[in-house]
Amino acid sequence: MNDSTGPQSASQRGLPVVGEPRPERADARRNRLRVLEAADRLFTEHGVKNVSLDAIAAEAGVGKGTVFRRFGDRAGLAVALLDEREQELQAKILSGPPPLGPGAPPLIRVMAFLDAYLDLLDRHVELFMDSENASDGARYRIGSYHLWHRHLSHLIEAAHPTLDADYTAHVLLAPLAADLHNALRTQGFDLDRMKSGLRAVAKALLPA
Amino acid sequence: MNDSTGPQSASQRGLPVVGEPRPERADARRNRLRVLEAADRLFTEHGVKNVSLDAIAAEAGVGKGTVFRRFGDRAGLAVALLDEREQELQAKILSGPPPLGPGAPPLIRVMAFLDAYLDLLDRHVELFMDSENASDGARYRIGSYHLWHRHLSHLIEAAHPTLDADYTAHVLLAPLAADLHNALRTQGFDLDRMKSGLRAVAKALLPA
DNA sequence: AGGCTTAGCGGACTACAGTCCGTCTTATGA
DNA sequence: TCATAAGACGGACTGTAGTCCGCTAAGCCT
Repeated sequence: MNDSTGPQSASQRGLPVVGEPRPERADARRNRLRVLEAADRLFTEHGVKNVSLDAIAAEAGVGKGTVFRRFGDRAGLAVALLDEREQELQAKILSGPPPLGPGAPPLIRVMAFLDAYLDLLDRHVELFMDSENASDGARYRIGSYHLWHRHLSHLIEAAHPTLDADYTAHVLLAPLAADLHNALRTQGFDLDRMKSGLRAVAKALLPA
Repeated sequence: MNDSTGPQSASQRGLPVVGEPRPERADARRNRLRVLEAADRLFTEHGVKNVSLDAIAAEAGVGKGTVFRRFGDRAGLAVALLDEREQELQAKILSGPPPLGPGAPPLIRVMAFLDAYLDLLDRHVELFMDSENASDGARYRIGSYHLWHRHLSHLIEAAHPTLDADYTAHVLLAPLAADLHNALRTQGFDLDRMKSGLRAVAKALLPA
């Protein structure tokens, strides 16, 4: 199970030590893993939105306060569960083979990213909805959004320097909102249609 | 104050009678107006998200159940309050002068719409956030979203028949999500930047 | 006017998110 | 090994959204 949320020694990771807050306490780690495991189990069993945090705490055998101190809120828990999957995509983007990774022309990389993100989103819509909508503006606060944004922003900048890359990256990410995806799926749109629709937008926006 | 939410006789409006369910009862109308007025007052006074529905019910001098029966949920109440302002824009689009209304070329109308919507959104972000985020997928269920979508969809179809107009219209509406707007404003983006950013996207997407 | 049907009313009730703080555990260093 | 402080634990508590249903009033029909 995912282990990436807790503090981790910077020196363990071979990085220069700066503040080095303090290693995660054993009980903290144990409970964090228990909660994640319980959440994962209950979510797949009953559907994300039919599971209360009380239930997760109970299933994990910890108190409610523990869940909240660790994850902040519902969104935080969902983010933690998505983390693993998102990191996979992040890794492919940063250092994988083209077209997702470096090496392909910007437009191609943009389209590859949109495709890959849509796949991920489609596989985990419920969790994404939780992570994005559980609190106001949650989507735009989480680290991964910033990462996707930076990625697109750089590619846009490279492909078309006169565009406002920063804003345009937000525009390209907007149609990837979990809520919209879910609504469209419910209306019968299929994934391929969205993929080609978005690719068309990207093509119109950026020169090859 | 806004009066458009309650049932209204079709024959009163000069339309052919179809189902004609029954006129709104006097007490129902009275309470509906009271609630809207109370909500408006409390929202401007304390900020939208600092006002509970209990407080609104109390201020209006009605029971909580009344508020919910009438408006469904928090989002429904926000929608009712926005209705008046949105209808103004809707009217301008359907039958006002160009470039917002009919007569101008599609791309010009699309850009005019995006500008006008951003103005509206910016003036009422809080209320929009409430109406879009209070319940899952609320934004895509309300009538006005469908209207904006149809409008853009027709214009896109007219300007660029080989695009998937339906999907692309959703893509153009996505960056107008209240949540995103709020997040960007908080980050220091100003309205004009968003306007020109979106216009650039529209221009790239549609031939003049 | 008076009865009767239909719809609206409203507040007690449930369930859930998120907070708070006294208690207990872990890690440390003497 | 043990005292101590930093920090985690957890459950009682608060505030809010949304539901339910017995009660009441409006409108209709005679």
